[in-house]
Amino acid sequence: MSDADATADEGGGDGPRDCLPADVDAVRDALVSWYEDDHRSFPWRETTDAYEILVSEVMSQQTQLERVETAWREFLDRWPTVHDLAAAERGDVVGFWTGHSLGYNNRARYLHEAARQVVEGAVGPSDRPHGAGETGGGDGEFPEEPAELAELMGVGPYTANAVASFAFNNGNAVVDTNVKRVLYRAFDVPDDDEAFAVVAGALMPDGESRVWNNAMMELGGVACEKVPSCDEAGCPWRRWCHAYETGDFTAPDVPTQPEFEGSRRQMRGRVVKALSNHDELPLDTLGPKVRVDYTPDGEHGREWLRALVADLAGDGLAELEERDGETVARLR
DNA sequence: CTCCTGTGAA
DNA sequence: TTCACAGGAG
Repeated sequence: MSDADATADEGGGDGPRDCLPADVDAVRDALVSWYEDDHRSFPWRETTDAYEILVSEVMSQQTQLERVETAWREFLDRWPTVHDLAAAERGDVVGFWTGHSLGYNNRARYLHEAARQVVEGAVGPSDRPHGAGETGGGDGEFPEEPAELAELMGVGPYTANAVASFAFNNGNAVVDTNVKRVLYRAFDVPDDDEAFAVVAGALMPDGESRVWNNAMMELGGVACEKVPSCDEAGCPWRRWCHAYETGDFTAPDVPTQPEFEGSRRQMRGRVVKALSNHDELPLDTLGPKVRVDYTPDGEHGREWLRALVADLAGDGLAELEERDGETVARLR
């Protein structure tokens, strides 16, 4: 159970680390520069207050960021500090939650309970080591270690790392579904939680969790979404990205394909919509915008797409052109 | 591991 | 009306 088992690796000898690009530093710099150059601004990116960060994270788990913004401001307006929240009536907190359509009102209960834990000093290293008296103890200070934050009700690994990172610049690499998608596409990391954790951790520059986790989430949010926008978003990882190279933008979390999905009519609509935003697109660039499970050589791949666009061309809506060995599509 | 939650999209 | 979502609890 020591580190000796590191040598007793699996027979193949290729671990998740083999997914890492050779020039990790260049990869890191590219992402951080891209993020710092321009990113969405959210009010919780302007604070390092752990309580405020925690509230934003809990709200973000279930609600689109746009609506979270309003709710977050009003929540903090009503309960500005962790002490205020701890002293609140549970019913008021839950009432606020439902009143703002924040979903899962259990999360409101958890948040309220977490506030009490902090105020009572029920978490952290100074988990009342000396008999500090029953009434004192907690000073309302949040612990700064992810493992201690995770003791808070409603705070799991994800939220713990997010708070540790954004409040204290003291987190590990955040691994959520967006990060998984990015790593899966960019570095061909296998769809395996352990692999994601290892690669995410190895990529993150030491002691830079705040900017790094912000940048990774930004990347997944505005460039490497389910339907990717590599060029539109100026993705900083295009030169290393496995998916960008192969045109296979499948993601670990997208195999769901409801009945109404996949109809030819819907696919035609997507082609037209995608093309209307561009003068022209190579088939392999158009593909992922039409089907998230597009792979050039897959069942719904390049030839499938070529036929689809050819149909549109037959209807006088689009046209195909061969150029330098690749096919581009455009509207007519 | 299974289950759960409220919302919005299909 | 069903169901995906996305974390966390138990």
